[in-house]
Amino acid sequence: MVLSTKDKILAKALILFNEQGSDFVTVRHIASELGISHGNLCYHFANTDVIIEALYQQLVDKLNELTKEMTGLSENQLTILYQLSYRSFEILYQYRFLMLDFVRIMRRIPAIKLHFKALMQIRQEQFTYIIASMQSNSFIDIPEKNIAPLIEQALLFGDFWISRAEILFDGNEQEKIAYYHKTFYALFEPYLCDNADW
Amino acid sequence: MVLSTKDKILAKALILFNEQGSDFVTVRHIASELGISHGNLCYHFANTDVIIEALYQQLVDKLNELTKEMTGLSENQLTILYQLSYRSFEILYQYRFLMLDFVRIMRRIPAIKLHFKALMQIRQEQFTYIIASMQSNSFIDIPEKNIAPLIEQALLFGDFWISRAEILFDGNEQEKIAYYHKTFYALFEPYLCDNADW
DNA sequence: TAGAATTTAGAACAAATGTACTAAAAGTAT
DNA sequence: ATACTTTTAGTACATTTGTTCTAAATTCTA
Repeated sequence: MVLSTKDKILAKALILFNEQGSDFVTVRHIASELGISHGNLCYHFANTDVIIEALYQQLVDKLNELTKEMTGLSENQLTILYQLSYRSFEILYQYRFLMLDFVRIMRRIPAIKLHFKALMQIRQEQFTYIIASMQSNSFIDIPEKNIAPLIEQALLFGDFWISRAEILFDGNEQEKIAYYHKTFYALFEPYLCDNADW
Repeated sequence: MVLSTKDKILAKALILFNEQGSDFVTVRHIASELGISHGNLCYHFANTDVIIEALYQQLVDKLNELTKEMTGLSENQLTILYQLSYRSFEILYQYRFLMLDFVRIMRRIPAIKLHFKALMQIRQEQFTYIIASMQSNSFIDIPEKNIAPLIEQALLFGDFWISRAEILFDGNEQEKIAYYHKTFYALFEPYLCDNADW
């Protein structure tokens, strides 16, 4: 399978962004790594911000696809929550520079900031729905006043575990994801009912 | 009270960093805002990294002072945990650019990264101690296996609530701090005992 | 195959930045 | 008052970067 120049640029940019951060990496670096001229690169993507937007879109598409796939499953909601979050963690890690440079990117690229705010709104509603649904199935038992904080905690953790791991975690990628996902899931554990078997 | 040039530089740099992020702000910007030459500024601080290190040191000093002050109190540990975290949140917010540009700064300035890793180690031990202490006083009741995840969650939240707030929270500074601190404190609520009166 | 569209390489330019240097000004100590 | 140190302003230079432009090469299409 042969990648188009556009795709090659995106793939290489993702690697460099993840390794070095979204600043430090310029159109010239990416072009140089690919062995093409930066003039050519700028023909496809005017600047690094455009590349970042394209990669962000890739991430969103992958997450949407995952959500669609998982909601079709017939497993119980607890299992779905577990697997959905695990696979989300894996996908997020692929695009980790977006999380590592979170604020900087949002400040620089208003389009991404707007989209992200909307995305968070949706995710919050999804969480609310899943929790209500688990509540009614007696998988979990959460006092009403604890629901909103729990969702906030979960969303925040989901966005920033990668940043913390980048500085503090010693271990390979798989261990990293597994460890932080386990810690993430532990947010819900105090509320699990006994009949939440899985 | 007249500030020395050094202190004026640090104060202005803090403002600019918080507003615009630690990149975008250069020695020339800071000098220009202060109405001094950048040559003069570089006489005091060779470059922005040195300024960032100095501000980081200010933050650490303030947090240490707070810790010392609070451990001298005779209140119960739950109250201390509450107040210590609240005032830590306030101090962190003063130096929020350090958290907003967390990964970037750690990557750029190895000295800060090393120090921060050591600091996290200490904070983890402090948390462990406080929790064990509250446990023995029957303020809280946490299953052994939930302690480590809870501490990890608390430390992660403490570091990154500012980043999340920067993008998503609409409201003034005091509301922001109060909201996120409340959410932070909610991490402990599932484990509070009834006799944890306050 | 001829012509058109797309893709590519490379040069050129302006702006910004870190860094170093010089010399003047201000302050301090003897 | 004189010599010395610290502080300040301003200049200069090399590098990097984003951006634009030109022309050649390649691919596509009819």
